[in-house]
Amino acid sequence: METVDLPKGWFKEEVVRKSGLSAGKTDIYYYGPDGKKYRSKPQIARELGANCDLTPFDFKSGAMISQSSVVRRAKGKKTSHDHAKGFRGETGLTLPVRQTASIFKQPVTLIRSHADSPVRQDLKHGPADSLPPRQLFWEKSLTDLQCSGMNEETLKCITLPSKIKGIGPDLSTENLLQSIAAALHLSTNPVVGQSQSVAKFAKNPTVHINTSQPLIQQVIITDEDIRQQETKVEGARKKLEELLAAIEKSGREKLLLEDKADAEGRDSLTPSPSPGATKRKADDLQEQDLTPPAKVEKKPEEREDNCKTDAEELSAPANPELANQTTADSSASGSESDNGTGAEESVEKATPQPTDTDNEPTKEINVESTRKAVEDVDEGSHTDAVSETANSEKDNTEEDNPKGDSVEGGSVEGGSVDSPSEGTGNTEPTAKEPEDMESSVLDKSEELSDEDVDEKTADALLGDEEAVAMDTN
Amino acid sequence: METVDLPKGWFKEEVVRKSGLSAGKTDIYYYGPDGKKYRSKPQIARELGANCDLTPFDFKSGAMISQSSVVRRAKGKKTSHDHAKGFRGETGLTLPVRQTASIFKQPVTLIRSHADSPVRQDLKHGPADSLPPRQLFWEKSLTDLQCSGMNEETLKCITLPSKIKGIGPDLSTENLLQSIAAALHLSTNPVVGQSQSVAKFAKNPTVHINTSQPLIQQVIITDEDIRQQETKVEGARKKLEELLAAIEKSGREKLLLEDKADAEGRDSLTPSPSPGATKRKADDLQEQDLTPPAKVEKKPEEREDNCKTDAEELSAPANPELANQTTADSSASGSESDNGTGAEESVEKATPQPTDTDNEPTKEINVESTRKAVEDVDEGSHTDAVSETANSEKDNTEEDNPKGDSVEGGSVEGGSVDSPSEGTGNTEPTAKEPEDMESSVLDKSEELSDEDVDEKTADALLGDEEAVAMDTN
DNA sequence: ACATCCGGTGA
DNA sequence: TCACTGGATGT
Repeated sequence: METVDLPKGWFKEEVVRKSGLSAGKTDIYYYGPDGKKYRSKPQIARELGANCDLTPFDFKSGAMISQSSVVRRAKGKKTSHDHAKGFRGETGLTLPVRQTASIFKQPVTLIRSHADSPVRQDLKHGPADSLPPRQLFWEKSLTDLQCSGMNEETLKCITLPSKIKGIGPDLSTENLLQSIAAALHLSTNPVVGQSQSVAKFAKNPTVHINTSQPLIQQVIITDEDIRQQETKVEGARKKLEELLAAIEKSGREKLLLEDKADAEGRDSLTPSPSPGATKRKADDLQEQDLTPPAKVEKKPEEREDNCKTDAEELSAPANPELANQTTADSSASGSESDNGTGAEESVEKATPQPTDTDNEPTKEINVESTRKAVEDVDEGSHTDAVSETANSEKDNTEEDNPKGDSVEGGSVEGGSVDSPSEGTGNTEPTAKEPEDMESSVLDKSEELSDEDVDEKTADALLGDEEAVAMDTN
Repeated sequence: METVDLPKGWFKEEVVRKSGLSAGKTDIYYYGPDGKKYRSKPQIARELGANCDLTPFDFKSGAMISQSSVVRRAKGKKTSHDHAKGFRGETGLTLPVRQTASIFKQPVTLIRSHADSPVRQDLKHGPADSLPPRQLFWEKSLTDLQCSGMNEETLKCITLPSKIKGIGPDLSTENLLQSIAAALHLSTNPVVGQSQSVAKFAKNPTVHINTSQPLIQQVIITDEDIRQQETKVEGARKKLEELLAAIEKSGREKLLLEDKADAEGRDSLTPSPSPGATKRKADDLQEQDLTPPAKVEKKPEEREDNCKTDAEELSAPANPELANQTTADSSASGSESDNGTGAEESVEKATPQPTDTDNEPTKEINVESTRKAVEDVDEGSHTDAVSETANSEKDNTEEDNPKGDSVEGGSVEGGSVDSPSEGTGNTEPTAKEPEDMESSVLDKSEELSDEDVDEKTADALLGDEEAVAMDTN
């Protein structure tokens, strides 16, 4: 019962065994906000889902133990895969594991109240970030990291919008994503890319690199970019809506069969006409591996509201994509579900306006858009599984995002792969102020539910959709 | 479950781990006579208490490992005291630690089913004992050993009867005792002393020494010796009886006070008149440090039977004394208490007849006489504490002899010290057969209860008693 | 050697 | 069902 530094609603109990061979031994239990009792660290980790690395959590004391020891323990494991499992460490060479939506949720953004050491602080870089110095191009060390699904299968790399271009030697798309993701995690400052001109940078990267920025050319997102993105989302929704309607007719007999098999506890969520079928299909779609290019026409239109809930999420993959961490309050805000206006809200939030439901320090690259909308609409049944199968035993009442949200190599949903080649040197020396940058938005799109998939049907539906690469040049 | 050489009631279990990373590993458990499970050596040591040094015990095999490694570990300790902690080993240079009354109790007599090695067997000595060869006069290495009580106080050395005389260079009484004790422990053969004449021995000890015998002249105990000893016991009892009677009168007012303080659970044992007082005094007496010489007149008399129970034990110290190990079954036989005829029995058993309640191979020097008698009379309340105090919280229902029984320097109860000087060369070449030797008895006397002591009173009682040195020459 | 985890057991 | 241990595995 000690008052340890536990998340709200959690408490710890110590029980001394009073008889038997093990009398005198003390057992430790934790109780979650729901009153559930946890008897061991692995148990907590299990119920929490795979998202959350409890390595630094000391079960006995209830505290997070110092990082250094974690790093020390980490050695002696097997593959490079281990990079991803490490906890945010002193070297910064291990990537953070998702901490949100967990019992021990912590804001994902690294916040350092003081420099690691007053001595070797900022030896060569500006005081923009107070991160410890790292090897130049250290991001290269992340090269062999890959994200994988629950079944160990390797997930495909996300596609970067053409606007985002690498800068530096031999950068793969994966590397770029890793670099960006790392920057988003490790820095509290705006992530804008290298502001030096490509030419200058190329001449002497070692000198001109800004180590607090990822290895991408400076990204400037205009209002036009945002409008375009919104348009894409709307278009995708429209498309989806139509497709769902089609499915509702053509696939009814089949669906009736399937519904019989797993229609438990999912009835109260769908206000749209012929709820069962529509809902069912939406779920199926989300399960799709979206690798086949999906191009969304840029034709903003009004849309009916009969295709909400999980369907909202599907629209996301058509957006420019970027891996990110959700903020700590994502699950909290997700609980305020209102079915009626959810769809419109999602569009609202995709706009450049700072999201005020988010307590996180506003990032230069805002990644909360459609995700939040989706959560608001129907929090009870979505999870950002990408190419996952078989998880339908029960409703997902918990945030359970095995990887989509995490930075372990970047969230991956399919789309056409634009190699950053057509880039014309974007050489404006735009050292914009953060206020300006707030209008820059990189939508994140990774929300998918994890219902059973009828892959055939889903493939058919998505076949005619295509990803639209933003083209702001 | 292998049949290791474990004490009775103990067994060992080997369990192979059948899953997990450590699958295939075998865990070893021990089970005590009570069924308790022990999972590690430290655990056993802990539950066993400080009495027992398990250093040489190999948990994995269940055997006692060779001393060499023990010796290696032992360095870095403090004093020569460490000798006493060693376990019976190959060198024989370390004394056995008390093994009785412990989980690992084993018959103290060393029984070797085979020679240590078929090669270096019996290089210079007869096959009498199959003990490994030792340095001549190795017993001298035991010189600095001392027995001490629970409170670390050094205990006085026992007094040897004049009949037992040292043989060899510079032997102190302590040394003689150690030598005798070691012989009793290490040999399965009769312990009779050096059969060579003193003169011959002195001329060339190295040649004439019999290494399987202690460094004492041959001891022959005749029927007359035994009769005399019996007489002494009787006399001492008579004396004690009278004294107790006197105390009962003179000390009544004081005793009443004391009885109030600690008269719990001890009422059922005393059939004599005015039980409380008599009993109380008997206990007090046993606690005495008997160092002041107690001479018992050799006047056999009939005695009344009103002074039994613990009082029996008191008579013992007047007997010729010799340290010994109790055998493993001492506690078992001790439980058959019969109050009525106990006193007479004790006398019976002091006679040369072999004690058949004892499963031990009969020793040349029988040391079970009065001890057993005393146990038969009242087993529930005696312990061989010598100069111990404050242990009156509860009845002693367990055999718990921290030192009296052990050979760690020999059991010590006071008495006059006869230096072995008057010895007239006992030159009979008596290579007696074991059957003959069975009539030789050295009474052991070490049973004392550990009740609180009123030393003043006890001193007064014993002041006029004197030890009678046997004089058989 | 001991800490930790978790299935089994009994109230 | 759940508190409590025993026993087994991990470190």
